Amino acid sequence: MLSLLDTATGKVAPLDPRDQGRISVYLCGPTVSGSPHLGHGRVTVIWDTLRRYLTWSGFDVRFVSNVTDIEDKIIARATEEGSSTSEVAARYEALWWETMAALNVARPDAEPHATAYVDEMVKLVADLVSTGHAYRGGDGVYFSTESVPGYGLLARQDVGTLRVGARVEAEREAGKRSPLDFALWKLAAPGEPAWPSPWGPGRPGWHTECVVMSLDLLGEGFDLHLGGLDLAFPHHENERAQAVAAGKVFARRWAHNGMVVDERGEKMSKSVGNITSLPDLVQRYDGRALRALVLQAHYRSPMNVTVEVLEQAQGAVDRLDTFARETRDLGPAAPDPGMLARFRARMDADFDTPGALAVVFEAVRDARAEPARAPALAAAVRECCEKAFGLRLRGEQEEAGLEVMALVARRDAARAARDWAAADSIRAQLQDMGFVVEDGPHGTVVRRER
RNA sequence: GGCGGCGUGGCCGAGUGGUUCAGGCAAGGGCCUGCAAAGCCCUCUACAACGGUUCGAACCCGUUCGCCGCCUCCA
Repeated sequence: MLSLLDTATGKVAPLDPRDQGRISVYLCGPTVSGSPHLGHGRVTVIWDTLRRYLTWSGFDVRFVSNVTDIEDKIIARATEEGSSTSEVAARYEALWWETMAALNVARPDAEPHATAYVDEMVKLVADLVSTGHAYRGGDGVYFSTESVPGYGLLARQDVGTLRVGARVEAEREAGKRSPLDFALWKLAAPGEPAWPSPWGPGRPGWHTECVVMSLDLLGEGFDLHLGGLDLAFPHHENERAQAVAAGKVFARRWAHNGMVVDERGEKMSKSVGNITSLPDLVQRYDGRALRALVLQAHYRSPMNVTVEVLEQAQGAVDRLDTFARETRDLGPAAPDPGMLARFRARMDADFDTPGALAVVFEAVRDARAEPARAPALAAAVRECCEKAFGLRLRGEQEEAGLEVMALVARRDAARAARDWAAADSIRAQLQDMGFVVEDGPHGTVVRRER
């Protein structure tokens, strides 16, 4: 069974599913107010990999990830553009899924939208108000963090020390009792999108949607709640607090991935402005290169994404492609059980994808050294890459146009006639056209340079 | 200030007491090849520093230095 570090306890422990054979997962998804950045690339790829690995391991995985389609930044953008929040949200959500597809990140089993859950959120807030866990402030309804025992679990700090670090100005915010309290319901300013509520027209606060949607779609005590490390506190803690206050059993386990950092080692952050566009990157590079890069870093470590490192990752992907090409004609074989076991052992040990990747490369090397084992090892490599890592290997002969095919035929003829000058000049021509040219056992083989 | 994490060779990055080596990328040399490409073989550059424990430490303990995260919107 896969072990992961549980943010709530700080310990690595095996998953212990609520229902045998099934694993329910909730991943905090995007706020669709702008283009996705590299950090989104990492969080989606790494947890998509977890999902694929668990599925491949035989679990029935239910994977839910939300879309926050109403939020202050979306309103700001709509105002700026003179369009509506739904237009802004729809546009960036489309860009989001398009980009995810380029990274081979599978769509979640459910993609709940905040705007579709407003009624349920109002119900939860009303419930929290009635039980004294929430109160009316000047511009909305706030959650009383101090009303929940153990608040601060995911920050691994107690309320007192968190309070010391909190911004003092927050204290003066409209009627908040504690700087740690957060908005459950924001009353609408004139012109802002609004939904009816007992406290007046407004919109839900960000921390409420995930509580309602995860419990609705996965049920109480779901197995795993995932997200970026920066969400552990306060976002996830605030979700947890609401669930606890409402008397619900919330996520049984929490796992958080490390941040993408810039060249200086500083976290990419919208407020710092050092973010790099994910759609741009996906256009310039093979999406698999970023995927490989994410896999080469342990999920909890900070990760740097630079041109140099991306190209190194591309080199690794190329090596796997070459192996897939070499072995495509070996015929079907059962995946090598020893290799699969080593791969799984790495993955199960706190999701050590870099270690698991090393097992894959060792199998590649072994397959070349021992041809008798090649079919089984090749099958295992393919299985691990495609089913667990979500890395599609390109083992097929690429489609080339008629002109290219003609050049290949002419080159083979020249080589057969030992006319090296002609053969070399045709090779140069093909290379200029952007192909890699190799002489295989059956003649010239071309493939498009990445 | 509180809490947490990290510092491994040119780059990325595993490894938690002991052997032959993580792995990938890059570099140099060789084999193969008509020449290449791919592949294979060999080589090179390590464990932040200082102490301690131990027969033995990258790995355990302590100290120091440096970097980062969270405590504020954020994946």
